[in-house]
Amino acid sequence: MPELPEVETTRMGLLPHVRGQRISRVIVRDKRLRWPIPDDFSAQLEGATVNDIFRRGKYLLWECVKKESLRKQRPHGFVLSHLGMSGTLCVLPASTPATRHDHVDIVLSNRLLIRFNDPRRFGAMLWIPAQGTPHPSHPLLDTLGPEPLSDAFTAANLFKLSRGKSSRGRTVSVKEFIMNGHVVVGVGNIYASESLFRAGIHPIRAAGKVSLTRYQKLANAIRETLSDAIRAGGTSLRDYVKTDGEQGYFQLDAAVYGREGKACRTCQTPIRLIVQGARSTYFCPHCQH
DNA sequence: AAGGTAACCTGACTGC
DNA sequence: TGCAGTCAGGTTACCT
Repeated sequence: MPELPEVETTRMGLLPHVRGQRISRVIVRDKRLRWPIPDDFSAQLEGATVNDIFRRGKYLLWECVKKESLRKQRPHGFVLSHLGMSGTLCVLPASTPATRHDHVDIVLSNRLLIRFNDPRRFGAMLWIPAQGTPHPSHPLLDTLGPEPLSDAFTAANLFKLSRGKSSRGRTVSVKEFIMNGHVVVGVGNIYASESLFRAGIHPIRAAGKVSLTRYQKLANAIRETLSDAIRAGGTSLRDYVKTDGEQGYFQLDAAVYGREGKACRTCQTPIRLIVQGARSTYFCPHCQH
């Protein structure tokens, strides 16, 4: 399910229940996720306190401290979590019985637990020991592109990347280009279609043939699409305890995604569905060029 | 460097 | 009702 807005909504939902709480116990029922949960995962976490949760792309980083790490004035380490295609993290009373696909419980001192459920097991739950640096370094994080909602994400940067090394520019479609996490993080299959519609750009167009002016529109469209979705998801946070974290998603009012054959909200032309890189793309053949 | 493809999984839905 | 086939919101690894 989760693209950047869903991950951010999850982060904001977890934070008030988790911040400052001590982890009393960690239960790993199935370590077979995208990568195996490390054997020392529980041992590293138990007795630690969660200071904060940060988001980088679709990853969440849980900053954990322990007494001995505080003496060295640095965190003990970070939980690196990813929801994959079907993962959820939810807040539950610690006594809640586990059901199918409940792979990990993080039990807190406030009698709540954070439960990771993931039917397809494409998600991840890893441990990054603190290094000397303030921010954690990890192969999965180090090569990521800029955050779309930060100043580091600019049209000039998109344009430059799209031209690549060869003189004709990159031939990959602009839709697949913006879904590449090394170009910009957090734009998944739904928001890629939605952003291109908002920018009036045809999804098949080669990334290397999109002008700087149109990348300006696209960068703005991505920012607006993601911010709107976060705002919509945020409205469901009040009831985050006991929820599955999916409420925000269902509030999404898509302009094109999932609307094949339905009238474009701008021009009434039927929305079209094509396949790019084995993923569905929805667009309006009249509004997007 | 950049492009194409396979791989990791389960569940829901469609059509016969 | 059952079974085969298809699709699903992500990402890395590997081979040209």
